[in-house]
Amino acid sequence: MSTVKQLAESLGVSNATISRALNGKPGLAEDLRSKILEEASRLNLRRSSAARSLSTAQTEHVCFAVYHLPGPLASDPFYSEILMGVEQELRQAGLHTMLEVLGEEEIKDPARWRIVRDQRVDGIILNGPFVPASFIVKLHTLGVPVVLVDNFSSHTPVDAVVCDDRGGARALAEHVLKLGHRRAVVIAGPQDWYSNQERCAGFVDAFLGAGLEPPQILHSDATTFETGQALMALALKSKPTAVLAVNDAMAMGASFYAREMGLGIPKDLSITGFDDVEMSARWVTPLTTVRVQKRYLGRAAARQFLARLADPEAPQQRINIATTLIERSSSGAVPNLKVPNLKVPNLKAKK
Amino acid sequence: MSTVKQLAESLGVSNATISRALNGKPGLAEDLRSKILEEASRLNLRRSSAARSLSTAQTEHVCFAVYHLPGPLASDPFYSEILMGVEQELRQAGLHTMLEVLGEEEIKDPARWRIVRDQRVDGIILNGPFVPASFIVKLHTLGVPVVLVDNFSSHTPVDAVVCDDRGGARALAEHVLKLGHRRAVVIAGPQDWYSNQERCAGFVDAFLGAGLEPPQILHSDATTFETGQALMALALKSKPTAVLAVNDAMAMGASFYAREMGLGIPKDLSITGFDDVEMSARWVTPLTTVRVQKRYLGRAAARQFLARLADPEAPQQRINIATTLIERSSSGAVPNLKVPNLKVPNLKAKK
DNA sequence: AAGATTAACGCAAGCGCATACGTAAATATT
DNA sequence: AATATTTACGTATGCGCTTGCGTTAATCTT
Repeated sequence: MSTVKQLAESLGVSNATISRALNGKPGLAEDLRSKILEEASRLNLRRSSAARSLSTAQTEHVCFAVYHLPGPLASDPFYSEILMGVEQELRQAGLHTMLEVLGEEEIKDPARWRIVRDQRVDGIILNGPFVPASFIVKLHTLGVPVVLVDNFSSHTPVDAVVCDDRGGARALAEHVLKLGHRRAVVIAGPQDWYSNQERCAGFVDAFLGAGLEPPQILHSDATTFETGQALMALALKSKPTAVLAVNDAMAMGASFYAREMGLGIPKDLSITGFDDVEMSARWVTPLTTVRVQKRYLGRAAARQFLARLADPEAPQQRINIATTLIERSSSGAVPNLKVPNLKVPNLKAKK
Repeated sequence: MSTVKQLAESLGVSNATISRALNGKPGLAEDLRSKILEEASRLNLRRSSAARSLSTAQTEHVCFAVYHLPGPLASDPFYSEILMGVEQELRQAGLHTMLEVLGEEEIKDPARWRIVRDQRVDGIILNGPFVPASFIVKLHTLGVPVVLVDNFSSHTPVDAVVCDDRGGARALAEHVLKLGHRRAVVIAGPQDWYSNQERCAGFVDAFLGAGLEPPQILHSDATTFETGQALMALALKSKPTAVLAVNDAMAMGASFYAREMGLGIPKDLSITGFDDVEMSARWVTPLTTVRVQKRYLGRAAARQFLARLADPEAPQQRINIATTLIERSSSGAVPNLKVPNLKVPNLKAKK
């Protein structure tokens, strides 16, 4: 209810002193400080963050932004878990999280992005696989601190926090190879999506490392349950003994389709996912997958952001969070595959 | 890069004029206005929201806050969908969304809540079933505009946006009754949780409306997959032909347990959920449930918030969003139930 | 004990906008 | 044509806090 000025009058000191007391600045007696703090809470002091920001040129707000292609987003548990991690860590540091869902408009030019134009935030934590590199570069040019989460581009001069997609994928593929599989198909998402690339690369790593031909890779323009189903239909043409999906949603779709085709998992076919979303363990055939600590990804991003704020001149950093292989029952020893008559849904997959 | 003052100098007008032009205020020639707007975008004008807020006493920020009991939160797709709706609607109105995850500290006293003390937001959209009424009342007393989403308490003087839990539950129960079921058990969450209460009440409505005894209700302290499993174990003791879960997560848990016990669904037992989360349709036995338009719930909350802001004196409002029955294959005509030997997990359920 | 240093505070100038009020020109009124 | 009204803009103050600088009193030198 009361302002700093009122507090000052009530105590007979100047508002400069109040400010110093409240902000833990030196230059006043400790007993006075504690008296001020006491009175502040007694009078229910409410300061104006706006005035403070105007003076200090710091908003204490940081933006968590997601850019997604048109279509459902929140259904993606990935981003929302990262968000929680970000919020948790920022809160702990005394900062506040602003959420922005980027649309087609703002992605064109960061200078037109309201949050940037209005200087509403001290910086941005950027998520979403499809953010154009040019956008990030411009943002950086504008002098806005940025850190990327779950995305990375070497063409971009900003910090990034990613998980070890490649290593995880490699471990997963090695697990599958160890089970005796040789004919494997990878069902993947868009090729320009960072983590998608890395995961595919990890799969390839494993095969090459074992002295084998790299697996066939089917790309699609999404990584949903539905595309998982559709790509599975295509994948079966190659009569694989294992299908490596690039994430759990696709793996579930693939598994769903396979079961409908009368295939037993893992008896006739092994299927693996990636991410370890909550449902993976509860799926009809619990998914062998790679755990990505999404919340921790967010926390790490927030911490990196704070570090960047503290030292704007530090060299660009790329932080890699480990992933772990989770073996469940959707993968098993190589079977004798019998491919039934397939009704393949119409889908244009790009090799 | 440039400020309002610079723009003013560049054009040889006063900054008052600039301000008027930018804010669409009357009192200047239209051609001048457009010239200013043009120059503004040419010079890449960046205004200070802090200065603006200080002058107007409006932050253009609104807080979306969730209060959750200790434990995993983001796994709850409910709240994150609401959040998306809120963001979408607020963005459209030119406002920005701040995310706050309330912890034990801030819930004690809203006056100590940083976001409130610092006047960082114009108001709060509050989600989470466990927010104490006293907290809301104090918030209201402090003069902070508040609207509740997916929660309501008649002891509270603030606006609320809820979905038609009771009507949806009633429709669902009537559907089950129509299938011939008479011995039904409701598995539910905490009794002090609004939507939980309403849904139970809706179930009871249907039974009473059909001239039947109300169904047995088993309460628990959570509404997760795991509690669904546990309560199902208890429920089976009553040899029900139908189990009505208070949400989809519990229904899936229940279904999981029942299948493990060798029960066919819906052959031996019908199970229903509530919410229609994404997985419901893809569950082994696709769930009969009630669709709650979570995103729309969020949008409605944001709209109500805007209305409240526009007219602080308007009487308290309670907005009810319709729900719709979704019939899938987890419910079927009443079977001949055969109860196998049960291994009941240890769980203390409160009647 | 006199000067030098430090500590504890007040003073006042901003920070970058919005806006009430004032003024001059343009338009309307009779 | 003289006055009243409106329009179009500039002037200047204030929003509530932070902070550099100044002042006084307290502590430290030698």
